[in-house]
Amino acid sequence: MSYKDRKVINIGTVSEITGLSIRQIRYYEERQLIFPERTKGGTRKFSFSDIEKLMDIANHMEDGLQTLEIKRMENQLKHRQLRDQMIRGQINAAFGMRK
Amino acid sequence: MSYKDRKVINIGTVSEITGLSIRQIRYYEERQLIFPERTKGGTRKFSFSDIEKLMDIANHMEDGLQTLEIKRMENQLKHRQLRDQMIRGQINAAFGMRK
DNA sequence: CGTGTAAGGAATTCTGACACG
DNA sequence: CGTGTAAGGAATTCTGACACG
Repeated sequence: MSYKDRKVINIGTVSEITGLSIRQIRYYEERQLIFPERTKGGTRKFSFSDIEKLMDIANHMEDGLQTLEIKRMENQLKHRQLRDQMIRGQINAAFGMRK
Repeated sequence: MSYKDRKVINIGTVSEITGLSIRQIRYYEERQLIFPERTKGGTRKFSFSDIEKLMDIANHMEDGLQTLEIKRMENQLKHRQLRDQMIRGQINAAFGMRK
């Protein structure tokens, strides 16, 4: 959609901005915490969203969390949001008569 | 300031997005129409703003303008905006008593 | 003037592996 | 488990120059 989500940044630049090592960034991709795109040549391309997510991951790692735990937390958050959204939908269907 | 102005994109990616050749992009830099940053290693880094400017330049080039003419137009626009802003400032100083 | 291209070299990134813990 | 590193190779980028027009 916006600039924030366009995958255009090389791993070296991401490393500089986040302060994470290239090795760390690659590892978090391996653990499926981030999903960069690739050029035809195979070099990774990240978005600003990815960078924000990496900063988040870095914080969690500092707290002593494992990559798998971080992933679980994300999924839980996602599920909770989805559930709340559906509940709101039900409420609207039952009572929401305003245009 | 925002994502739009952070210089983080490699020339190859800029070329892909804009449809311009790498040669063309380097030339427009040489003519001082764009101002990418450099890494310590010397590779160019562009922002989304640079990309937008390049699309603009490409349109002007299609119209048969020379790089120098494009640069002049930009300067004229900048000067006009500055002038208008100063005029508005004068008006406010003379009549603007609202907080 | 604006752009393509071949040339040679340097910076950047990639993967798979070993190490340590 | 998470991360550093040396290894070898491939993709990316850089500059200065010649060409064409």
